Amino acid sequence: MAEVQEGPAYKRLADELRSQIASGKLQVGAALPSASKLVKAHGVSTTVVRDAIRILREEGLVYGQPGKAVFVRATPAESTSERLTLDELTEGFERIQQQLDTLAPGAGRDAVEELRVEIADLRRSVAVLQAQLIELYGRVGQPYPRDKAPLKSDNGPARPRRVVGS
Amino acid sequence: MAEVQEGPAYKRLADELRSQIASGKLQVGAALPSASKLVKAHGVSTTVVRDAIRILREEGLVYGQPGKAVFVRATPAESTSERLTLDELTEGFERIQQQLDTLAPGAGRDAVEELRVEIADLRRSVAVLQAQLIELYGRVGQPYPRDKAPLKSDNGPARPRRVVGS
DNA sequence: GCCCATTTGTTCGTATGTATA
DNA sequence: TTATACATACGAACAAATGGG
Repeated sequence: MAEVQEGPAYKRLADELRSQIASGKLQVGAALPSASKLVKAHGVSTTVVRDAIRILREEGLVYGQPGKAVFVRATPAESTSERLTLDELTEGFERIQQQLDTLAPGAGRDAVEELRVEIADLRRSVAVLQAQLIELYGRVGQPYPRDKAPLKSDNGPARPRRVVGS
Repeated sequence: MAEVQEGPAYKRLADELRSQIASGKLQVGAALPSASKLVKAHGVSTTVVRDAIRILREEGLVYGQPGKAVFVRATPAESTSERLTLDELTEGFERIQQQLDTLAPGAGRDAVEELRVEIADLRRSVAVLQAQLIELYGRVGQPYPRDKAPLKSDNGPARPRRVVGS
């Protein structure tokens, strides 16, 4: 397996980093090599590194902290094994709604802080959902629709999809 | 003074284009202005345009055809609300945002502002997940598994299914 | 069939702002 | 203060696809 793999460089880099996370070479909580190091190590531009990190972040696998580093948040296996979070999302949303009700103008920072924790939790749930989605795509045969086909005949059918009235 | 709207330029451009799609100014099937035209029209760099288009593509709103153009694939309404449970969450996030608006002067404004940004981000994520889920399940012909077996150590159902009745 | 301009998608290099240490 | 790091932004270039001449 010597020659050039197929696909854009940023996808290949994302695949490689994802594999390293899955294999444990990059453990959860650990920091990825800095962007400049990745540029040197892989002989690519900042754009390639940037897009690769972006993919992983959108998959919920890593998160960046300005001034510090990009850290591993979870492995793909962990994400997919954490189970369906749609109901958890709903529950979390309801908790926020309730806390917001009790957050009267006089209420101080404690309530706001609690709210922030809840939102962080929700964000994680979204990330998990995303990871599950990725696995689902793989199971159906297609990788992940970053480069998406039209999937729709050219003629806009103008399906007036009546939706929930506001 | 009186300039910076708030947030990165590429997100603002994505928001503007999304609004134009929603309002019908950019209809389904129509082509977006070319990247170079968007650069000139908005006075931004190619990077900003690129990232904005990328967001819309990941939301399932547009798709690009090299050599031709980027075409509108669906409206946010079509892509976002299509009888899925997630659309209730989307509406919920909107309500929370409104409540945060009316709540601002009371408690620490910075904290509240931060929360608002977080929620906006969450909403975007949910929108992306919705579009992808809809497309995926439509492709395999399966209905979306709303009620899934727990399989977690969570035996306690007691799940208040409703989402914040209005 | 062949050139050529346009467009998307990708890649390169650099610069700036802000956060961390 | 200095140095590093992420996130964003700028400008330029190239390949591949499309379509017109």
